[in-house]
This record gives sequence, structure tokens and C-alpha cells, in this order.
Amino acid sequence: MFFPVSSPSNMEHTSSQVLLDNFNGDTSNGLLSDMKTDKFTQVAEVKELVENGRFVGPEIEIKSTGGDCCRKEKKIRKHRYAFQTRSRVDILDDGYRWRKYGQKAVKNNKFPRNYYRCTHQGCNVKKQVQRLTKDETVVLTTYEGVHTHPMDKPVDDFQNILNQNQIYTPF
DNA sequence: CGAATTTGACCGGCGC
DNA sequence: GCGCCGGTCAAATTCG
Repeated sequence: MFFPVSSPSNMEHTSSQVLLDNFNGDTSNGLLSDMKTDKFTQVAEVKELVENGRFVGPEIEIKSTGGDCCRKEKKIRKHRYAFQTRSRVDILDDGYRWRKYGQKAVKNNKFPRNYYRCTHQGCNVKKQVQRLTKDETVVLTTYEGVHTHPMDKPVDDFQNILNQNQIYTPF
């Protein structure tokens, strides 16, 4: 799996993965519960939106299982995407600027969940970050939405430096 | 002083 | 309807 993030010097990533299991109805950790209530139970595809080699946002494409007899499978894009990272630090700098707007205690978890919104004007991408109790070296990050602007922070990765000269306009 | 964070209040959905 | 739960708001506070 492509890991979309730059690697500033204060980060220590040793692994990352997409939590495909949680998109299949497992809401035991309280995350992604709306996937269930929305009555979409099958994940057709989980992929990262990559434009010109640069990560621009997460995307989940879901095929609805219920519904219309006359219509073919309806595709719904939820733009929600989760991955977990093994890191000692909570603050994972992914190149975008986030404003914290909430913090909640999570059931069955001694660590709080943090809610962030992208500070860019008109870009309402959200993410939530929580540390797992069962392995407190794991940080689970859930993104919702797609950035409508390029990241504003320079990174030390050469490919990212090249890609900063490109503007992504999804609509 | 403007921007970001903190933190309790508030709100909507859901189960009983 | 009521309470719980997850998510968001917003006033107060802190930070740069």
C-alpha cells in the first residue's frame, strides 16, 4: 500500500496499512460505524487518489448491496479512508495544516480520539486520530474528504518537491 | 493581536 | 420519550 505521507525527521514510521477489515461491518472499536448504518456492507474498492504521482486524498468507492431492482449497482463514494501507523508520536504531519476541533474519550480505549479539520479556506477535509489501547505504539488515522488544494508545506522528499509545482483541481 | 487549542456544552441518531 | 454515544460547536484560554 502506498503511504501518502512525507517523513519529517520527527516521525518514526515502521509500518502502515489500510484497515480493510473495519470497512466490512466491524465496528467494535467505534470507528466507521456510519458505514454500517448507511446500509452499505460491501467495499468494492479502496484506493488512494493519486494525481501525477502525488497523493491528493483518500477515496473509498462502495457498491451498495441494497435497493433498486431496475438500477444496476449504485456506486457511492464516501471519501473515507483509514490507515494505521506505528509511531511513538501522536502528531503525524502529513503535509497539510490541521485545526483541532474536538477530543473525545473512546469506549474501550484509554486514549482519547482527536478530531481535526483542514485549515485551508473552503477545504473541509476532516481526520480523526486515535491511539490503540491494545498496542499503544499504533496510531490509527481516519481521513474523510479530498483536499481541494495542494499541500502548503515543503517536504524533504525529492519527488514531493517536484510535485509541489503542480496544482490539483478536482472539480 | 490573530490564530490555534482546550474543553464542556450541545446536538442528532439510535436502541430500549 | 429518555439516555447513551459519537461527533461538532464555541467560549475561554493559550500560543506565536
